[in-house]
Amino acid sequence: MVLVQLLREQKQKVVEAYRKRNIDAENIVEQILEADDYRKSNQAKLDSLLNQSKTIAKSVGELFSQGKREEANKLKEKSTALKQEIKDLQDRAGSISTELADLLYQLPNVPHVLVPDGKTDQDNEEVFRFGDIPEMGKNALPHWELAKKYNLIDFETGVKITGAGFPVYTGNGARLQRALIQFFLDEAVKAGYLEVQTPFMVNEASGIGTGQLPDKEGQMYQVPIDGFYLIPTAEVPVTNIFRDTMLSIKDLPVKRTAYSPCFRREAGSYGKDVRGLNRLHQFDKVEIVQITEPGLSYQTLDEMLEHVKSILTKLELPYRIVRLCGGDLGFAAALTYDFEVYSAAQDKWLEVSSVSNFESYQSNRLKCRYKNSDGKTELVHTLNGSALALPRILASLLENNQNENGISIPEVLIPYTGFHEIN
RNA sequence: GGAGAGGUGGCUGAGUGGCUGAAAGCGGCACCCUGCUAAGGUGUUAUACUGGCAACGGUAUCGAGGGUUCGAAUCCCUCUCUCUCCGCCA
Repeated sequence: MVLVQLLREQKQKVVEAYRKRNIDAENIVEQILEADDYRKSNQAKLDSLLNQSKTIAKSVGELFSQGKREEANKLKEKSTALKQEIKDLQDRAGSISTELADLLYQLPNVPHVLVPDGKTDQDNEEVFRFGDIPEMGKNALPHWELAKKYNLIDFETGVKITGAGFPVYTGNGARLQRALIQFFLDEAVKAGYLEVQTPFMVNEASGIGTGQLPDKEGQMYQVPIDGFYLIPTAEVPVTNIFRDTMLSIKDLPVKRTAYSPCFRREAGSYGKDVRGLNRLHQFDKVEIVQITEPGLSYQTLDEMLEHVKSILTKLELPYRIVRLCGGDLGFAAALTYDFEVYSAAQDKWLEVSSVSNFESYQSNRLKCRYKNSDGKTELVHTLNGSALALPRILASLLENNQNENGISIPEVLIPYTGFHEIN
């Protein structure tokens, strides 16, 4: 969450920045500052009463040990009189801090200066493009038909087993998927990320730490009997490794990568955008996460972009990078770049990666800090990105590489698949 | 799932109602001393919120939450986690 201190010191600037998200934050910021002031003054009163009560209690003890029972009893009464007042102030302190937290949870991250104005993904700003858009003949098939033709994916059986959005990959389809995972992990490890395998279910505290909770529980599958949530991305367990930790400067940057299945309820989506692999309830992804000193996080963001670029280039897929506009920017992010690959038969761009800098928004919730070079405790910056999400990569691989004989596999994947063509 | 034991500062570990934010040891840091295999001495060493220019204060925190009491690490209740044994099991 946003630091109250920042709101206090740079209120106008922050409110101005929020306009990029098309929200007028003036009111809520004001409420937060008021609540925080109230919290402080309430706490000051409480502290002084507690101080009195403690002092009295101490004296009572001394009087008893000196055998002055009557005086002691008199003092006891005095302390008893304070009790109710203390309790009231404590109750109030509790409700104020809940109220303050509720307000802070409503406030998304402050957008970075580079974030363009805009409302929808139409307003995102293209900043880079690689590769030529392939010219496909009229006979080009969309990936769901290719998947059927070559027995790569069985959508119907997935529906039977679970429901729509849970495909069954078979034969070379399964093999190709596994090859991609392996390839992505190898690339990440080569780039200095430590591979980790984490739980695929998380508890509530972890959901809050990375910002999925308390607002967006509807987007996650839940296991109510145990109070767990299926992860929507490996970002959640991987980042939460560092919840409530104090890092040393020599630990930084922390670089982690993880493969995981991702589970998303994605309520309300429909139509041709969800056909085939375009939008699933369960899909695979390799995620990269970095934790850095605040001064270096944007440099790190660039490094992560370069990493994703190199993977897509090796896969020989045409792609572009867009900078998300304020309206499209995720709740916890300060700046996000999406990677979109071109899917030839569908004739559209598909998002395959989202790389974000969360600055201290997550670390503030996570209580992930480090001691800086002056020995002062400071919140770290967290970043993460997909490298990459599988299904749409698969979709565009199938579509872009189809020919009369079958589907050719990019050079770099052949050692992983063991075959160079699907037919 | 059943039974039992236990969660104290970076670590080990004392502490069963007040003088304990917490002994002692280890580790860390600072200074001092000493040229024989690096040891000794002294001091210091938690976090958060908060007041103050500062010096220096206040409050909270001994797994979490509630309760008893003038006063709780210490007593009571609930929850949670860890360990041991049994059961089950990839």
